[in-house]
Amino acid sequence: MTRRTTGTTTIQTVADAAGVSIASVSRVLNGLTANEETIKRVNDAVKAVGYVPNSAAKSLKTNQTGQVAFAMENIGNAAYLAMVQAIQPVLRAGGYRLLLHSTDADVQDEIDVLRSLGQRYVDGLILCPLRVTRRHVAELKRAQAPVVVIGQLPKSCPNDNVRVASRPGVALAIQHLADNDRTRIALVDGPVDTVPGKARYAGYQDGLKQAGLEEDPDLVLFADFTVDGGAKAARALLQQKRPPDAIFAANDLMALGVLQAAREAGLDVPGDVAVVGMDDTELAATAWPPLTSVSLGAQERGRLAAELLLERLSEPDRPRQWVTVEPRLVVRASSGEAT
Amino acid sequence: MTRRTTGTTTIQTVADAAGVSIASVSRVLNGLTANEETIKRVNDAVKAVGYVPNSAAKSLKTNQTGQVAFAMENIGNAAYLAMVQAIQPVLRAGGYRLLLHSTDADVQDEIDVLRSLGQRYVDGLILCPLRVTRRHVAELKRAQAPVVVIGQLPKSCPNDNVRVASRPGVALAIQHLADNDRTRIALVDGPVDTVPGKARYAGYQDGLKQAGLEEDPDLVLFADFTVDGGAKAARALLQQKRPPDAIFAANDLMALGVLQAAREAGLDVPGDVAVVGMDDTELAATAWPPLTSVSLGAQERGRLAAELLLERLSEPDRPRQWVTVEPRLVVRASSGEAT
DNA sequence: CGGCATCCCGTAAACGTTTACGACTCATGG
DNA sequence: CCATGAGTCGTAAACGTTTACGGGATGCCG
Repeated sequence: MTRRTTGTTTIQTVADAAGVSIASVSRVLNGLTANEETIKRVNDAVKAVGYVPNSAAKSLKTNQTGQVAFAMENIGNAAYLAMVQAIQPVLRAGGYRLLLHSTDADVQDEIDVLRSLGQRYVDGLILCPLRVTRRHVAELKRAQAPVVVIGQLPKSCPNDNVRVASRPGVALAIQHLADNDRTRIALVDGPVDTVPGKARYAGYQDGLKQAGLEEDPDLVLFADFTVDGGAKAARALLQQKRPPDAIFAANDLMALGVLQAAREAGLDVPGDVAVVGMDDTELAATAWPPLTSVSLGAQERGRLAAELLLERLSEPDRPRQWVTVEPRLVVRASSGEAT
Repeated sequence: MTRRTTGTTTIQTVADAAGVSIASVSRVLNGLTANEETIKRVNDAVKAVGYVPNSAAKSLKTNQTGQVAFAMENIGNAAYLAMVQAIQPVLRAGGYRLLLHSTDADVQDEIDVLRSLGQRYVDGLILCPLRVTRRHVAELKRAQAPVVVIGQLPKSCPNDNVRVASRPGVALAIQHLADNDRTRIALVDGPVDTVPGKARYAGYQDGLKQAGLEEDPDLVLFADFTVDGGAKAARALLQQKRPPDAIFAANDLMALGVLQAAREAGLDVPGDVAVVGMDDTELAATAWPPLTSVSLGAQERGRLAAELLLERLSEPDRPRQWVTVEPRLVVRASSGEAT
């Protein structure tokens, strides 16, 4: 005896309309073995009653959601945005939907996301943490779903990982400035207690050393990763008695702030002071003068992370993958010749 | 007799550990009536076994997913990005997760998203369509979940709606240019077969009329909403025998392209030609010269749409809401005095 | 004609929750 | 002492799928 059909159209509705059992409907829908005749009747019935499978029920049985989450600090940041843009098409091609988590750089929030994987509302997670604490590591180890981490990661973490060598990337920029005869090269860095902030400072020191330049503590300032942060820092730098002839900003946003401060001070870029940014976002190309910037391959990292995740999902026991993306210096007008 | 506990920790695991029935566990977890003693034992058990409720099972019973989707053309567009940034915190505060759909301006994709609401993987949808076809209307009417539409919508659609009067917004800009003694004001519009494209053209005509200027067909070009599109169109405009002394671009991206073309042609902005953009994105403020732009309140629209959706979700039968956001002219240097 | 393999299909159980219903305890009041 | 009601709790059904299992046709071969 067939179950009574309720208000919502379920697989049972289809079964009744096609005159077959719900098992047959399910089989046809999932492309399993079935008679030509039944296939046709089921497909017709599906159309006729306008059936759409309920994803919650499907998830409950199959333990798969067809969803993947991406957690980052703030999607307003162009670097993360580039990642999202790269991640989306890969996931979609793999039949997954994309969920977004903005953590606002709140460590607790990142941890919560990791914890909530136990709810099984996603099949996997791409996580892009600003800093990796001991709690991160602990949660990563016991995560209930595959997690791909974008960024530096301790070797003890069992997760797939995509990283970029930002430190040599900074050095690349410093070297480039030195090659153009800049000798007082300043650094406008982000917060020093973040992983990127630390790496950039180290790269700055590397670059100076390679170029045979001395580090001048007056030329290193820390701000936050915003236009205003960059502008404030640059104003301070440019007012010094011995101002820099080049400024490397840890971020395109900050570099824009630097450009702004230079204009205010009546300085020509690159004539009086060269400026180089980092991330090579859309902003760099459209700035004036067009901004030389170190590309950290955000798009590429996003794409790779998504691909790694999909591969892991289809093959859970494969060995852990680590991928490194190479930084690339994109030279534009802002780092041209001095006058 | 209690059911055998399987590998995964379910509500049954908790029940066994606490020595109560699964019904009691569920009641405690959902804050329903229960004895102090039981509450404590359940909570302890939850901690002890590390229980996290399975969201698929919950969804299946309650018919709620705790998820909301936002579908737009392409998150790379700063206007949509601003919406996402505004939507996210509202949803999160309401306890919802955010799902992202990039439709790439593919009408079929938008329709598919609407259709897929039948799968019930989200409780509601915020849709930001580029154009609204007859099929859109049809699907909107039979949508299986509440949909809030951002953008122009026929009155026949039963959906909540947030719109912006972009047409008077454009007129505002034209008026502003005319007030500054510009007489040959060009329009670089987006595709004319899109809703925004049409509205901007109409607003352009309105503005000219208000200012007592004649429309010159040579001064109206259509391109796509990109930097390159704007640059190409501007090059064509500036090479004419009677070039414009002002250019309104339908979009900040296109306006950046216009700025670029003006620089290539050795023209001063705003001395030789004034430029005004639209959307007032981050790009406008950081451009050089800083770009005058018409704000269409993307953030505000996003926030309002999210709020409308949450209200609709908690009160499904409330009357349909229509909200209009007022455009605002943000004057910066690019539309200053002519020389 | 019997035995056996093959092909389809239907029955029913299971996934992990929520919740209606009824049962039980205990206190209260007539 | 019984009836009533309030406060808790457990049993079991239900949500809409997928899938293991077995049974009924059918065809083929010995």
